[in-house]
Amino acid sequence: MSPSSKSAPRQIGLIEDHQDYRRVLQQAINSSPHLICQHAASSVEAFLAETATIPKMEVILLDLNLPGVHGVTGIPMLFQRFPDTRILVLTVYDHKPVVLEALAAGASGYLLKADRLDTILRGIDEALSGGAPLNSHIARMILTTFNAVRPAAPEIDLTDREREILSLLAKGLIKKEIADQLSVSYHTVDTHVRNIYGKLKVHNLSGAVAKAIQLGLA
Amino acid sequence: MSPSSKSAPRQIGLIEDHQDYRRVLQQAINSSPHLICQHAASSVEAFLAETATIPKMEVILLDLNLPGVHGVTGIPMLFQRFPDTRILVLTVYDHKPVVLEALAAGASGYLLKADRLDTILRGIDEALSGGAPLNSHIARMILTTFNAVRPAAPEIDLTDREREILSLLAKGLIKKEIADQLSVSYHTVDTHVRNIYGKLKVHNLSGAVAKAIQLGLA
DNA sequence: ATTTCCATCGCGAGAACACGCGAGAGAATG
DNA sequence: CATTCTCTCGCGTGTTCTCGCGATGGAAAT
Repeated sequence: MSPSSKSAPRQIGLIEDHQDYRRVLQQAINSSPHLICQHAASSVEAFLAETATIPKMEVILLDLNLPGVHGVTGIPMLFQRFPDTRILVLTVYDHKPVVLEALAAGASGYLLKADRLDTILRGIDEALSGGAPLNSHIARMILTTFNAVRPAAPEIDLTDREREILSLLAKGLIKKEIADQLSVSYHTVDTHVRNIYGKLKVHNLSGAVAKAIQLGLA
Repeated sequence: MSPSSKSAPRQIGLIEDHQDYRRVLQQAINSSPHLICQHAASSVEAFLAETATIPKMEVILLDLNLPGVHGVTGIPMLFQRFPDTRILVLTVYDHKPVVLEALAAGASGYLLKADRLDTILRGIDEALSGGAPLNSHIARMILTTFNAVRPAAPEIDLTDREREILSLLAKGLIKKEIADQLSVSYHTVDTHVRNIYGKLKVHNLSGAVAKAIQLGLA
């Protein structure tokens, strides 16, 4: 985990508006022989200005509650400047929407300020080695929404034909177009759709399509 | 993180077929003052038999590559026996399908045998405190499939009202019902739906609903 | 051999939808 | 003050859907 590198130390960036915490973190990083933090700023804007001539930044620790540009908004900006960097969110926020937004924006990990310093340093190492350090409560949050997406399909057995028609409906085709595409009559498609209604317990196309997608049937 | 409990130690179960590793792990757990591992078996079946009279098991460490019932298959069996337990997968497997299957089955965390012993013990504590310990490479795997599900919404800006109507449509309501529920006229809903069609570039309800769900707008 | 399931096809009536072509009011922006 | 958005409402016409009530033939299962 802790590479006793004889090579050049890895460049770590730090964006955190709380001055004391920033200094402590920077010192902690710099006391790791294989890491170096030369650029620590209190906002995304300041960081980008400060690193205007710096070619490479391996990992960026990013607070979210920042003056000026919010952290989540800053993520794409940082990626534009450092396409290959790995961004680790380090904040006090642990509210689902924020977390998901940040991760969706491309963050490689999510640490909390409540975590111990060595946990954070380990997180940097993990990010450098291709991992995604997540605070375990954040991980749990992701797992639950992850499982919410696939709520263990409640045993709906559609026939192959029904599934096929359903997926064409999900593309926005109308029954007649589906009939043409499958080379069957409108009535046939209609019958299949009725059977689908029965199985999914809905009474119109949009409901069927919605349910099918949410259940992962189409 | 490390509760210096004066209360009874927490019951940890262990299912692992490699005898030496099992013994090492059991000793490690038992050397933690707040944890106790009295039941360690080499298969799911053996574990269930051995704990037939045990009422409670807070955390179960579960290997996947087991004789008899495979670990993933064993997860629901263990839950049936211990509904409130937290199952931590501890294995050498790090292949995506297996990982996702295990987590979808309800595992509360996923550790690798390559992890250090103290990482595993910390994982148990995290699970006890409601977290989901994930090896950082596993976490990364989940994040990537997570982001694959939501492919960075292509900048569709629907209004709040449009989103609201869309989500009602996704529940299978027809326009008239939505009008009633929102206390507006049918025509108003109709207009909103037309605007949605324009923005999503579709021409019927099912297409709109499908696109909305797939884009995570509803 | 009978039953069951699946895919196919047909008609008709009434409901729901798609869309063109309007309009007015209020809020926000410039 | 004009413009732009958003939400609101209205009518008419043609299209599409929903559903009741059928049917046939083939394949698989019992």
